[in-house]
Amino acid sequence: MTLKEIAAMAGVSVATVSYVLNGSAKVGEETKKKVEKIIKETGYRSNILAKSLRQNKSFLVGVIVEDITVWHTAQIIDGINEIAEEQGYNTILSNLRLLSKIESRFDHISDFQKDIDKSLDVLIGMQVDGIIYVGMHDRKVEHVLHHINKPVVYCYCYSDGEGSSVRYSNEKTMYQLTHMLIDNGHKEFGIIDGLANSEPACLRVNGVKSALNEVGIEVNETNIVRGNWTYEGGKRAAIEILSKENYPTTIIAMNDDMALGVYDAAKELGLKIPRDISVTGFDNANIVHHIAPRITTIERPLQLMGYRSMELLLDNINGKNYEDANITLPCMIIEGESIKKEDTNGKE
Amino acid sequence: MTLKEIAAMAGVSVATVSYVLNGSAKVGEETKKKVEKIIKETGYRSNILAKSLRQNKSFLVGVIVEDITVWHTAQIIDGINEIAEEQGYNTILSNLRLLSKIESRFDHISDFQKDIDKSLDVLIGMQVDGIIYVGMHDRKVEHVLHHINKPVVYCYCYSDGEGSSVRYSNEKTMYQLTHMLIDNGHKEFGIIDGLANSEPACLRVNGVKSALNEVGIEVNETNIVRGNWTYEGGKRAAIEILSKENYPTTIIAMNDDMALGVYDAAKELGLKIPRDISVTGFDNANIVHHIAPRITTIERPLQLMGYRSMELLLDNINGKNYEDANITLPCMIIEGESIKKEDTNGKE
DNA sequence: GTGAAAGCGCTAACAG
DNA sequence: CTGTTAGCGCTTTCAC
Repeated sequence: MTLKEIAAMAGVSVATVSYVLNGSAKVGEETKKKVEKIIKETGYRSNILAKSLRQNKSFLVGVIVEDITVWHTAQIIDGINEIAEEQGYNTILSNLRLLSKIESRFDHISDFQKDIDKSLDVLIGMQVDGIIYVGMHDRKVEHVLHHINKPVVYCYCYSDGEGSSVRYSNEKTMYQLTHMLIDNGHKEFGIIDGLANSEPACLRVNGVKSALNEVGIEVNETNIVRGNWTYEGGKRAAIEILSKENYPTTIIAMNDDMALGVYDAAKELGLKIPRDISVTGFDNANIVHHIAPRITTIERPLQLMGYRSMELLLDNINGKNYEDANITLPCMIIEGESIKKEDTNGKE
Repeated sequence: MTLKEIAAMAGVSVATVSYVLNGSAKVGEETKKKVEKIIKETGYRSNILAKSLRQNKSFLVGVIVEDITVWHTAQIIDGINEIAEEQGYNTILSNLRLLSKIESRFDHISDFQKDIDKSLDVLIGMQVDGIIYVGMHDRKVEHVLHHINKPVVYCYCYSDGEGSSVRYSNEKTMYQLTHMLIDNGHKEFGIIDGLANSEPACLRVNGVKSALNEVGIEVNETNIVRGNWTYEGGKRAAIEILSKENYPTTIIAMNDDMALGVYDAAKELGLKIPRDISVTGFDNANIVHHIAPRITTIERPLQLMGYRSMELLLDNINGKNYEDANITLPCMIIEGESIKKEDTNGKE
């Protein structure tokens, strides 16, 4: 079913049908009725390909995600979809599937570049109005998007010098969390760090340290142990820290998985949370709501990050803003029952 | 950058450039080299919109998902993407975002139909070659896809009479799990059911019952309690079952959340898993790997469901198969340490 | 081997 | 108010 056929059925020209469809010119009430009736009856749907081709505007945004099975990716896409729907844009998704690919050929980054180039060929070929690149880790991705002169926004990652970025705040969040702990009378801290080369881990630890510095608390370096982001690593690190004679009474883990490791370490060592030891995590993983006592943790603004990314992109597309912006959104502290509160915080 | 411009730069006709690009006719070696050089230099990317319009074939598949934030949706999309990539197809994603919408206007199903119709207008308008509809619950969805005469596959749901479907097996899986329990000497069962009107819950319970029937075990109806899919519900149900004088020694929960409820109920009642009570779940939620003893549970073949859906769709698109198929894929039993094994299963 | 030209379905001057 | 027509970028017959 095409415009031409509709026009023939209605006994008018294709232009008139187009006018009715788009309200782009004054059409007589009667003609309009007639055309609309036929459109409804036939279930006609305009060919967006032809329309976009003609108008040189697709109302299409390309979303490249490094891996859709990573938890945060779906949340971010959802945020993108929310505003896309509001503004009449559609998204074409390109899933690089890096997670499963990395397993088999870890060191061939160049292979992934080929995948990205292929994605880009498709997206640009589809005449997308702009591109959002969603990372699977919060890190710098450089020079991956070649030969584009369309607006680009990086989400959950960033790229120096090219395009805008939307991220969440690691350092400030941990700074605030640490101050909250300090305000509750906590004085002796252990830190369970992420992987050595992880930028977010580094920032989070910096946030903790800078809060502690402000109040003159020094963390013994032997109480900062890497847990490598995993449950097992967290448990091992916690045992190392808690086995000492004068172990710290508060352990700040850089994610929830490691915090759960602390839980089990504490159990094995006969320490009760939060009575003997306070613990905090990061991520607000689903699991934390199912474990008693609930972990005090950090929620990243994932859905909002998607929303803001798309907002930024659309502003750029529509010429409202040509400047690259680097947005860092605040996280939320989710209070559980895993930290000792001031009124009960005397030495027992 | 267009074909025409490339042609001008190379001093050949647009037809020749097209031939080089698609290998659709014999082109002189020298001409080919020249054209290819210019294509590479300019970073030319063919306009897929124009190509699809001309060929009346988009190599585009529409994926409508009821909600992308539901855990299984991302896995299924990943499976779809895997085979799409293999076969040179692209996907355009339409996220209905039902989860957040249902909160605000639960009873207006008609509103959602409007959303679906809008999605459909876009997808069909984009000239997709076929459509995959991914449900957020495993249930019947009827007459939601209007005015399409393209292949359709329903995934994680089904629709009587229209289109193919790909699902996982509820009944047979629970039948097998139950037999595994029986083989290990288990004789007294309690069941924690899902929601009353849930088809999967019903099928799962049927699977359990039919296995038990085969060996002549009857389940006391008072030992079948609804947990409504939630942790809290599961805990409540477990307390109800385990508080009896002669409580059953094996509890089959219809999902992992409820199974975790059983864990906490058991702890409160002073029962040890698996010594005093055996527990099984369903879903293989991430959380089960972080809780000791690991729950014996069921993994749904989510990624594969996506893969097979797309495979079915592409077969249909390419004329290899016009029959609607209804595929049910087997699940996998993930053995943990939450059930007592035969050799230790005597009464103590 | 290569090119000229028609046409996919649509929009947007322009004419009437 | 409505119709005619050029043309978006590409593929594909048909000629040469």
